[in-house]
Amino acid sequence: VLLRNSLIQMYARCGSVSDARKVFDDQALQNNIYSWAIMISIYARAGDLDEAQALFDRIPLRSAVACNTMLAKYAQIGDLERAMAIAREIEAPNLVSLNLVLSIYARSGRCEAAERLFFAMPYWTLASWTALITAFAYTGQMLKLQHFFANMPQHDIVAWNALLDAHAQNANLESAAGIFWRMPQRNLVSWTTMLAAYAQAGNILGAKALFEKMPERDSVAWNAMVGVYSRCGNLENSKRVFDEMPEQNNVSFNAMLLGYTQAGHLESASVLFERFQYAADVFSWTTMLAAFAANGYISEAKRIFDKMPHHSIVSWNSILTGYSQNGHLEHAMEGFHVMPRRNLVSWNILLSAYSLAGNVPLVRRFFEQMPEKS
RNA sequence: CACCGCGCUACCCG
Repeated sequence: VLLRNSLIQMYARCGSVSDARKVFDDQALQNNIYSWAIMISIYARAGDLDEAQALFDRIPLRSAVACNTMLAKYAQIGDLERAMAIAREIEAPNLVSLNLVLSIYARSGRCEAAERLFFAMPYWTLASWTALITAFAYTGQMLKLQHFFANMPQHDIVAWNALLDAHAQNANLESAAGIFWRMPQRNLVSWTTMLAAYAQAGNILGAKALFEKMPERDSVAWNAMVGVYSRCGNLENSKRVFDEMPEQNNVSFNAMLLGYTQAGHLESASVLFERFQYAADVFSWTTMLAAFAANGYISEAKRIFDKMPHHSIVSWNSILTGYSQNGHLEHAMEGFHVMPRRNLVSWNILLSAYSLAGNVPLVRRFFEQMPEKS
């Protein structure tokens, strides 16, 4: 079985998932829990979530590792509901399972839950600490974050990067730069995080200077640079960077699409979008939706919204914004109640819808109902 | 022999 499992992995590493599967299917009764976990992980890595799920559904014994693999994959694509559903069903969660749940809490801004889980864990790895720190970063609790960072047993580069990102996201460019230049080592992630810090602060020249200083660049870095120009509507530079990058992917395409919409070229954006619709993801759809909504084309926005294959909370928020800014308070309210879940942005949008409608008592009452206030 | 933590693109305010 050992040999068999190594063979499965070897085929996968050489890029042949189907050969790996052949070994797995041949005398299938010989497969042990490792074989199943390995095969599921291969499909998950290859992005074939359906096949991974199909195997997971007929696994003879649901090991924690197999569950973790599915859980991690769903968390990675942002389906936190399904990830949590799997987490709840793990019979004997291991430390990795707990770390995964911790990072789900972090990514949904559930700090109290994260902290409670952290202290209930039998022991901690660096991943546990970093996941918790990320939770505090998400909600801007910098003091707590500093405290936990200071108390972790070691600071590896991932922990430093998480600290750097926390400062970047909380719009503190000076302190981010301070951390960046005094951290013990920097890798590609550190550089891109710092680039995002400049972008977040709207410091385009700083972003450009840092980008040129980078010792190496991957597509994440290039895409970030396209995004910097796109967000401020500098279409020429977006295009230039996009053409210069060694290879473009979906994210590059979405960043470029944003360049067109932000420059006010809705027609060109539509043409581009139609031509590459087969490759469009929820980001591309929402970019178009938000562009129409922001420019007062509310029925076109609604058409996009109805047509898109999957609605994220951001796409819901975008259509709410369209209604709110075009005087359709009723529609905004309806959407707000119908959407599967709401975040702080959703509440802010509705709050401003009430303000625009000039209904002061309602604004006041709604404000008081808000679960959190920034 | 399998699983986990940090960076890029879309929504409000900044």
